[in-house]
Amino acid sequence: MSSVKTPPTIRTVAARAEVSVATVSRVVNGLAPPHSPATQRVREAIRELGFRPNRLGRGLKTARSSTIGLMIPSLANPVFAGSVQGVQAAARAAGYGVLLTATNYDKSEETEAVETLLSHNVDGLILTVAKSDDSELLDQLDEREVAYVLLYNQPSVRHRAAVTVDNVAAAREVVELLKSNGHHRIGMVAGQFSDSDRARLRWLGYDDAMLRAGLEPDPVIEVAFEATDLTGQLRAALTDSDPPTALFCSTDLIAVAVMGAATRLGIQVPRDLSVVGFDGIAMTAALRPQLTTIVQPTETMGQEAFGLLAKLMSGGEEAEALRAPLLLSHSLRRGETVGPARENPLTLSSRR
Amino acid sequence: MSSVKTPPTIRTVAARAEVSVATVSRVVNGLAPPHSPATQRVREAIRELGFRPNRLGRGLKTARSSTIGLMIPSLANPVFAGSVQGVQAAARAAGYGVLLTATNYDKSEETEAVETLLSHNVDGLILTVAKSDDSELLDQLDEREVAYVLLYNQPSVRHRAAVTVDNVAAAREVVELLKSNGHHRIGMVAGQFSDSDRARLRWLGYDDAMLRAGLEPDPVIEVAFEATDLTGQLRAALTDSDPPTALFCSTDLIAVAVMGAATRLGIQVPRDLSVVGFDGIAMTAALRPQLTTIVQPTETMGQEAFGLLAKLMSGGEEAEALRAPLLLSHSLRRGETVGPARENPLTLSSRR
DNA sequence: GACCCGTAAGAAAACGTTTACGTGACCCTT
DNA sequence: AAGGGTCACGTAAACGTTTTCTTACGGGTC
Repeated sequence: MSSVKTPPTIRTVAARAEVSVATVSRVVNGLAPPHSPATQRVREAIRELGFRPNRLGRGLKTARSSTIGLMIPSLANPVFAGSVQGVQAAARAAGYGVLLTATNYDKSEETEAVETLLSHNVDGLILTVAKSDDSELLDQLDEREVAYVLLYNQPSVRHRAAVTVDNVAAAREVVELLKSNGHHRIGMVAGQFSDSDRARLRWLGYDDAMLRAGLEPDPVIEVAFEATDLTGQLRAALTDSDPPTALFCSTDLIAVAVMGAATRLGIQVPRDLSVVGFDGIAMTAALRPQLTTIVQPTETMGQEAFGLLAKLMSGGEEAEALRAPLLLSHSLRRGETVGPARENPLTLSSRR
Repeated sequence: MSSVKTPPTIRTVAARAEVSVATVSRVVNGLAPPHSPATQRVREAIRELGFRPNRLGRGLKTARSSTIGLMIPSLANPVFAGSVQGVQAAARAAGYGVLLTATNYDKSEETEAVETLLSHNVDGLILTVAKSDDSELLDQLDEREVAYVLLYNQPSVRHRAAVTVDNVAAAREVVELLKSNGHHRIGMVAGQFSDSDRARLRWLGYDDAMLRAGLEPDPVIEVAFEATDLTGQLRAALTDSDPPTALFCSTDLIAVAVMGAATRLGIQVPRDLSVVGFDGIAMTAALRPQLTTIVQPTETMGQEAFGLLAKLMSGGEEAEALRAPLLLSHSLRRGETVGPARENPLTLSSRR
């Protein structure tokens, strides 16, 4: 009954089944004749010994680790947690492991984090980066021929695989919604553009829709993603002589913070101020008032991202065709944070 | 100019620096004389080639992968996401990668998930399991001498490393709080005991505190963790002739669902019903009314878990002393969901 | 009955590292 | 000046697989 320190190797199995290691390998990989006596004995030996092939050995030989790397800005945002869930589920189903890392919205950590993932010999990457256009990091990956799929990023260049929603169109819808509720002074609160190209695209949609509607866009209020108390940053804008009657937030988390700040400033949502978010994280449906927001199919996005990556990793042929942004459809959840615009005597006259 | 398909190996470096592979290895691992000419040349070659040691090769030889496995019930619950964040951060700082997997509260998936993680040759595990006492899975890990640390689980046996809070004491505090607000009829809504020993411990604390206070505990209402609409399950209990004036929920997520159900049943929180949660997930502070709850130091718990695991993985000596539950301190967030008990004419008379 | 072919299984090399062991070179001691 | 000790570095085996190349065997065909 000595301690079973070392797990059985393919050699142990071979010895027990009285065959060569090659045969064992073939049985394990399903390349052996299914009913030959040797195969039977190997199967039995594997069962008896509880043998599991060592992925390091295999990986060393085959140069693949059945592991992918997943990099997101932060798990504190449920929208990313949701996509991780999706990626993880799809990966597991396909026999892949997922190596997770977070950058905490720090652009400078991205390169190092990816490098770390690569040093673990991942077969591919799923990334959410700050900027997906002219990114040195991504250029490098392209050059090194590393398989990767962007998630949430929406690159404008056409040769990058990505899974996201149409951020610009979604933002336009938000503006339409607010306008149809009688809002003219519509402001936008967004995460730092430098840390998120999504935020920028959503602003682009906002800006575009405003102009088309003949409304004057407000200068965007950029806030930190982790910020939880925005009272200070919003006081000026909201206590103006002619404050916005609606705020479009680039993120649900920001929308929640905005609502908190509004409360603290004595501003009622939606009576005095309408608020719209973006992401559709589950718990914002439990808020009172329930948040009106753009819902992304987070978990599905994660699954799709893995699916795409899987194709990219295996098929080298038609892979080129896959390197393009894949836009999944979003939806608008009509909550209770959008109300009719408050009358404003100055609406169409001089501003600021 | 030809495509750089294959990354440089230790041999490439050795050739370039005109030394043996052993020397390169020593330089990489800091075992070479720091200023010898050979070392210098190796350093230069590494830099020029962008060499990164292949972890598979290294892992195969050293039998360690600098990777740990992390298994949690679900990322949809921010409390787990928070701990993942903590684990990940600590692991990265220590040069470890984190392989993540979720069980979706499915006990039967646990074994398979752990097996998958182990097949990836992780050096250790951080686990949140359904039951941490008499668990076959954990017994097996013990026997195989796999290093692991439990997270959120609070085993009663003393030889298992774990990081958690004192669930029983925390639950007692909740009952005290409610009692001091005049509540006598205090019910409990919990996740399935079979899927969570924490839920069971919290109930234990509740039950104990109720009895000590001379109050009659209600039969617990067990609900599914993923349940989002509890209206049906709560209707009977809340529309009773003598309904509870307060509900202690084993989880913040459940508390949110309970509040939603209450609203739908026309019951106002906290006027008609006080609600207390457990976990302290950030967004419940943004709810109106703000949730009263027990706050766990989620991220710290993750970090501590990794720290413990690191010790377990390296030191074989004093490791025994580490195999015990580590209780971090929780706190009570007094939100707005607890109010004075509603007068109830039947309070002390016959029930049901 | 000779030949060829297909199939099953073994032998051995290779993947990229680490490390025990060996071999000089150099310096210090006496 | 000879011996011994230290140090820098090289040689080669080993880790657990996969896979190419052989070899052996059992039929089928003419």
